[in-house]
Amino acid sequence: MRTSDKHTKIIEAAITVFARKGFFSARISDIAKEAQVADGTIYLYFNNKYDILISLFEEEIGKIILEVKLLLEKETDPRKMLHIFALHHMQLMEEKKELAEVLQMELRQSNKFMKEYRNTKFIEYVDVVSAIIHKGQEEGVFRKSLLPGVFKRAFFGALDETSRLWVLSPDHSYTIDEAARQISDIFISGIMTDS
Amino acid sequence: MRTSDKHTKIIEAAITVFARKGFFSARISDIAKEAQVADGTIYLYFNNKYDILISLFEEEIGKIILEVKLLLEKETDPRKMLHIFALHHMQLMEEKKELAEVLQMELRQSNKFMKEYRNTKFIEYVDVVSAIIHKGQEEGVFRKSLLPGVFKRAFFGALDETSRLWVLSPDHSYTIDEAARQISDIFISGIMTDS
DNA sequence: GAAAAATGAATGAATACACATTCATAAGTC
DNA sequence: GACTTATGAATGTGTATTCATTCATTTTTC
Repeated sequence: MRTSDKHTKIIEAAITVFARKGFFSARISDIAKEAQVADGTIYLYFNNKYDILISLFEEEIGKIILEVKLLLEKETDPRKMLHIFALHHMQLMEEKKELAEVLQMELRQSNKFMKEYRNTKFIEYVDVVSAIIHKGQEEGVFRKSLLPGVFKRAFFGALDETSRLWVLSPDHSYTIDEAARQISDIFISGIMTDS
Repeated sequence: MRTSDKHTKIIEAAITVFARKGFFSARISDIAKEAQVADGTIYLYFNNKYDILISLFEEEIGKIILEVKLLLEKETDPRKMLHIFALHHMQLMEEKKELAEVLQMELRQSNKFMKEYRNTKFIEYVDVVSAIIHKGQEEGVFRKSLLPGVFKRAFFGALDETSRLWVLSPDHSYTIDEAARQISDIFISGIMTDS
């Protein structure tokens, strides 16, 4: 048993501090204070500052993938599956705003300062979308001309940017659920008036 | 006249260095070396490291807005306008990979470490999209139920994420123009098989 | 079961180093 | 030779990381 689970406590503190200040501006002493732990204690659980960030990515994205795959198991209609993915992603970003900020900001530029680190977990997550598209094409529900590699990025990008700004901005003229619905509708049916 | 335009030389060097290392890992001495200028010279043209980044944002996004607005002037069909925006954005990211990386990575988290800085130029850019949607709704071409505030973010996010990964990854099974076409098609017509 | 010994988790002050910024000096320009 | 522009070594600050020490808990001994 991890004694009183300091590992988790530090990860959670790091999420809060990285969200507030960004990885580089965050000080180890900030994280230590937030976790109610001495600076040195952090080095009993992590090798260095980067290691905290990587552990955070792996563990948290791992959880997200498990969750969404579980939800998708119950559904077979590719259209509904896309909506489930959208809704789950957006709700998650809303529920865990701090985690959302860290993933959206730091994850993307992590390859800049950590040369060796390949974020396979993140790729695995986005590939859930391309699997849905592939299934839809097999079943003749989605156009065969769609490039799943383009679609997964476009769909993920749309969700991520929308939730990112929703979390940032204070005025909410629409709910997260509405936004998720709009986005999956746009992607599934387009935006033209029915004719 | 800015003497031999060192200002521009430094901005261009900064784009290269920030793209390679990210803002925080980039050293002033790296930028100076890239610009073939002494470290101290940079402080004759900019107040500090942050100031280089802000100037870079303002000047480069300013140029992009002018360009795309000029292109859009010639077109009145909102569907075609969306495609023009998409294509221009993607082509730009391809032509100026380094600038693309800096804008995509650093712009988004700039509000973290520069508390006071509000990026109005960026908002202005994305609002070009919501203006197109609004026009399309007025003309009855786009559904009235669309929320322009959601759409602009989703559309921009889709373009940005797709071009981001296209620039990053070495294998290109599709061209930038194909990707732009796919994305505007998806948004305009959806992904369902024609029935 | 009380006292002694061993353990290792936790601490936080001290260290070491990287790097943004300054400024005395030099080079260029008219 | 006065003024502008450029240089790059020196300075100072901030903070990641280390490590000698503390102390609560567990194990051993009688």
